[in-house]
Amino acid sequence: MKKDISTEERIKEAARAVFIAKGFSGCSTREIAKASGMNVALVNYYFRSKSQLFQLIFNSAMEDFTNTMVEVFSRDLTLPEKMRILIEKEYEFLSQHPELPSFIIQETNRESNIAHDNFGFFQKIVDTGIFQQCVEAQEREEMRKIDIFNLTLLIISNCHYPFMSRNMLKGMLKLNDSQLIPNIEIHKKHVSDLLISYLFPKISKNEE
Amino acid sequence: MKKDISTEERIKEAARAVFIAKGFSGCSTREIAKASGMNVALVNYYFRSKSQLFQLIFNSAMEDFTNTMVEVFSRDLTLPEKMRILIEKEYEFLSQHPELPSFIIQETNRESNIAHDNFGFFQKIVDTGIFQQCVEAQEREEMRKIDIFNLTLLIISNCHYPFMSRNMLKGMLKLNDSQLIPNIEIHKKHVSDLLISYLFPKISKNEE
DNA sequence: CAAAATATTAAACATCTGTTTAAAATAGTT
DNA sequence: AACTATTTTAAACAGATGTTTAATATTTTG
Repeated sequence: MKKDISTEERIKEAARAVFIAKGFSGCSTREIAKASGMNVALVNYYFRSKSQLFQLIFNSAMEDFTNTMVEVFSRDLTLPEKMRILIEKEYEFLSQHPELPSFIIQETNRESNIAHDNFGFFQKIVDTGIFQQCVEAQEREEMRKIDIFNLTLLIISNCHYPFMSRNMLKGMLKLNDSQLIPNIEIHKKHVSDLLISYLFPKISKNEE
Repeated sequence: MKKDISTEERIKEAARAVFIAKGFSGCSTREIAKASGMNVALVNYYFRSKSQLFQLIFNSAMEDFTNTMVEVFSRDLTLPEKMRILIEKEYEFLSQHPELPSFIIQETNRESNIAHDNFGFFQKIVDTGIFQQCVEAQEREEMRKIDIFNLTLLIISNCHYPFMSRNMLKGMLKLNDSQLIPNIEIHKKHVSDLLISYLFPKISKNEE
C-alpha cells in the first residue's frame, strides 16, 4: 500500500523544470520521462496524462508567482515600506527563477488551456488586506488615487518584465549573463524609486 | 517565369497569424497550410522549411516591435514630448496587435532558436540619436541620470507587459474584454505620468 | 510463506510531425 | 502548335507524439 513517493516526486520535479523551460507544447512526455530517469509509461501511471501533470505544475508555479506578494503584504508595515520590500523580494526571487514570469504569461495566453482559474490566486492577495490599506491611505491623501488593476499592473510590469526579456535584452544590447546581473540590480533601484515616488508623492518628498 | 505572388503571400500571412497566436512549437505546418487554404507541400515549396518560414515571420515581427520607437524618436521634439507620444503610439499599436509582445518574448526565450541577432533592430533605435539626446539633456540636468539599458527597459516594461498579461489579468480580476480596454487606457495615462515625472523631474514640476 | 496490491517495464497503438517525391496541372516561350 | 518552366497536388516517408496494454518485478498484507 505504502508507495515509494520518490519516483512520483522525481517525475514532478523533472516535469516542473522541463515545462517551465520549454512550455507545454515545447516538450514531450518522453523528454520529461528521460529527465526524471523514469519510464514513459510511469508519467501517465502517476499523473494520467501530460495535460494533468501540466496543470499540477502550472498551479504550483502560480502559487510561487503570487507568494512573495502575499508574504510581504501580510506584514505589519506602512505601504511605502511594503512596496520597497516587495520589490526587493521579487527581484531576489526572480533572480533565482527567471523563467517563471514568461512561463506564466506564455501558458495563460495558450488557447486550449481552459483552466484559467487564476482568480483564486489573486484572492489570496486581496485577503492580505493590502487594497483596504491602500484605500485608507488614499483617504488620508498619503497615496495617489489609483485602481487595484493599475496598481497591480504597475508593480508586476516593472518586476517581472526585466526577467522575461533578459534574452531579448542580451541580444539587443550584446550583453552576456555576467553583465546582465548588475544592470538588473540597478534597475531594481530605479523601479523602487519610480513606484514609491509616484504612489506616495508627499512622503517621498519629505524623505529627500 | 512570372509567378503568382498571391499564394506565397497568402501562406506568409497565414503563417504570421498562426505563429504569433500559437508560437513556433505550438503549431504545425499543416495548420498553416490549412489556414492559408493551401497544400502542405506548398509551404515548403515556397519557404523550404517550417524554421525558415518562421525566421521570416519573426524578423518582420521584430521590425514591427521596434518600429514605433524608431518612428517617434526620429521626430524633432523634446524628450518629454517624445516620451509622451511614444507611449501614446505604443498603446495604440499594441491595442491592435496585443499578441506581439508575448510572441517576441516567448520566441527569444526558446532555446534551439539560434538566430538571435536582435542587435540590428536595436541599432535602428540608436541611429535615431535618441540616446545622444538623452546624454545632452542629462548634461543640462534636464533629465535624470539613467543608463540606456534601464531607460529602454522602463519604457518597454510599462508599455508591453500590460498587453502580454491581459489574459492573466482577465483571469485574476474576473474581467472580460470590454472591461479590459478602458482599464488599459487608464493605465496608459499612469505610465505616461509615471515615466515623465521620474525621468524629467524638474520639467514636470514646472508643468504642474 | 502465499496472496494481493502496487510499481515498473518494454512494446504496441494510432495519430501527428516535418519533409520529400513524383506525377499532374498550369503558365510562359518559341 | 509543341516544348519548357513553373506551380499545385496527393501520396508517401520516417520519425515523434500521447496514451494504453499486458507482462514482469517489487512491495505489502494476512
